[in-house]
Amino acid sequence: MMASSGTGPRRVTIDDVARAVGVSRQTVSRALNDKGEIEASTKQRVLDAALELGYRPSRFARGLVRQDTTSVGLVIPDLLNPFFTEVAAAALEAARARGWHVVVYDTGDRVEEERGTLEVIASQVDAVVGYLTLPEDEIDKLTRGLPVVLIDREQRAERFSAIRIDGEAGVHAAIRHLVDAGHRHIGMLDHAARSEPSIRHTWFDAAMSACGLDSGTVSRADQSIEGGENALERLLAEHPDVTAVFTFNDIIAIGALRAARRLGRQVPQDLAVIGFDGLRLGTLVEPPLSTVALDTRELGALAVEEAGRLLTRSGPLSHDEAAVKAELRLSGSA
Amino acid sequence: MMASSGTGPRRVTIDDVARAVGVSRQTVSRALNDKGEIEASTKQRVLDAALELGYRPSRFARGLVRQDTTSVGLVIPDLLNPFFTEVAAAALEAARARGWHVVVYDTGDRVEEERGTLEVIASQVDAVVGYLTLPEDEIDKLTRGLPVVLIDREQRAERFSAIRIDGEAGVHAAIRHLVDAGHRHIGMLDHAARSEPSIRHTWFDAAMSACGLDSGTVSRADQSIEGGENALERLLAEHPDVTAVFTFNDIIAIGALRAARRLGRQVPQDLAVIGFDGLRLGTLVEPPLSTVALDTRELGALAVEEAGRLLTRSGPLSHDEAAVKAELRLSGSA
DNA sequence: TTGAAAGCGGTACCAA
DNA sequence: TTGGTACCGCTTTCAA
Repeated sequence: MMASSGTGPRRVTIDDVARAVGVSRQTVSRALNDKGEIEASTKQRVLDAALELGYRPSRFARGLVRQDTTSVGLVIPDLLNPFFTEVAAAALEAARARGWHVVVYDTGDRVEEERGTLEVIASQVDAVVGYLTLPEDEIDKLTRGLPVVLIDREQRAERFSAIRIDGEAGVHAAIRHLVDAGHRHIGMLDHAARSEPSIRHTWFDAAMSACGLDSGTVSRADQSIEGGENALERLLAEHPDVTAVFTFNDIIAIGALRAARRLGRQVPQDLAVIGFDGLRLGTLVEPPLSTVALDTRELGALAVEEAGRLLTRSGPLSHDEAAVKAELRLSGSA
Repeated sequence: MMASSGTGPRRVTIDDVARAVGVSRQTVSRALNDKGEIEASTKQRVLDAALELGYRPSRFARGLVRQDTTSVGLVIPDLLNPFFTEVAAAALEAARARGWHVVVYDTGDRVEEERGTLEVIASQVDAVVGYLTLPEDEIDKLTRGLPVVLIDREQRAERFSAIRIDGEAGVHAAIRHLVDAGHRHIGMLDHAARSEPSIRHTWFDAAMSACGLDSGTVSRADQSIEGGENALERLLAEHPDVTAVFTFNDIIAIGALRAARRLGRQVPQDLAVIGFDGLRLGTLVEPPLSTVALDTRELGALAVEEAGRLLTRSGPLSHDEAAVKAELRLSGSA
């Protein structure tokens, strides 16, 4: 006989177990939760019956009554992008330290998926941490008061907490380094996704003029290795005199490295490359990548920390605390 | 004034909102869930009050009554290990397609963390998918009837569903390829974590003898790039005549590539290297890695599929279906 | 040691 | 359009 409402067999409840053993449900509860106040033999009979019947307590019922367990949603555009892999790993680690559960959502770089995720997430988690691209008012509408921590939101976040990446000094140091090495024609591979130039681009421009150079030539790259390859090829085709490039991130930089090799340009002799992020991956390529590096573990940890503060209403991080610094880390490519 | 039981302010319930507006809780529920049967003005008043009071519905209470939403736990040893990154991304994608939520646990390669995770997971998810290292009876004890799908469990899983990696033919093809290229002294870098040789090692031995060669020399490597570097150095120090190596996985192979470069051995001329897994990362290194490749997306998808079958009791995948084939993919390194 | 009853915070079904 | 009531499945008092 099938039971109930279409969604497969009715679930086995604590009452079923109690009935089978001929005890009350409290007794079952005691047995299952290793409370004392129960005779060993009774406990064993309950446990046996529970196993027999395939009983498993409802997490909702349990969660409803003992209000512990907090879980946060982690929303990222693409887990296979090493930057987000590192951030996710860091967030998982920080959450584990607090005994939190992390529900991960990979939106696959699609806005509709981000929207869909936010729509459904409110009923699943106590707070959201994420790299979100939707406008703030839309996020607000979808999350309805759920604590939200934005990661690396370039536009100043007005209504939400955010962990910023402060790479201004790092980028300045990077350009200064290139200039000191004699480079005069420095290009940038910015990322193409957004309509306006990135903040990193702004930092680049400022650093260039601080070094007395005209603003460099810029090519836009998809956030992928192929994107970096294509962008560098375009840049060099139009401006063959460029001898150094700064890139929006390490992924693009690695693409640039590959393109340079293909074009027969030796790095760093013929072309110097400096990335941004400081990914582990950058240490594996040849030559190892010079980059404006940030501590992704700290980034993830801060985001989780801030979520915790919002949850306990213990006051958000200060503007300065809510940022990770990115600093120049020289290696083989520049 | 602080309220109640130490765990911060008492939560705002639907009754609080109802009271504030002067309606019943059902009316509040209707307003919040966009049901019809409510006057627009009433709805607005409710929504305003809810926002005002900072009301957010309890996911437990809601989940308790409408028994939809399934969530699975994904347990992996190390998200930063690219193999698991790919598997996780694949699992997330497959889960998203079904509207499932995925709670991710990174045990950091520590058994105690794996145990702790399993202990707590039963009350959080409807099923577990994971790369688990604990013995089956212990997993059984900790998960107590929760559907469990093991990924790439080398020992034949008796009590649990598992998705296997079938690389026997692929490894055979790899060794055959090396032999055809003239290699006679072929080594293997197996992984060091477990006490017994891996199945991949077994395949290697079988392939070697099928090619009429004595079983190759083996060095054991930690599952990391450094591990691969060290292991290759040891192997070549003891057996300088080795001209080709097969490795437990791509990570170790990439380490081997780096060590070879450092030792002044040209790849593939002086040393041929073939990995296992077919990671995206392998295409980025120089030379690009030849490898016995499997489809990690399929691996993740199958695991989720199997979890779904267990959940709906619709019969597990057959032994053949529950495996992904790994096949030789030649590239620059061999 | 065991059981009865009262919630936990919602939604669904009915009657008003 | 609204409200009353039962109930989802479990744990926590409090009596027995």
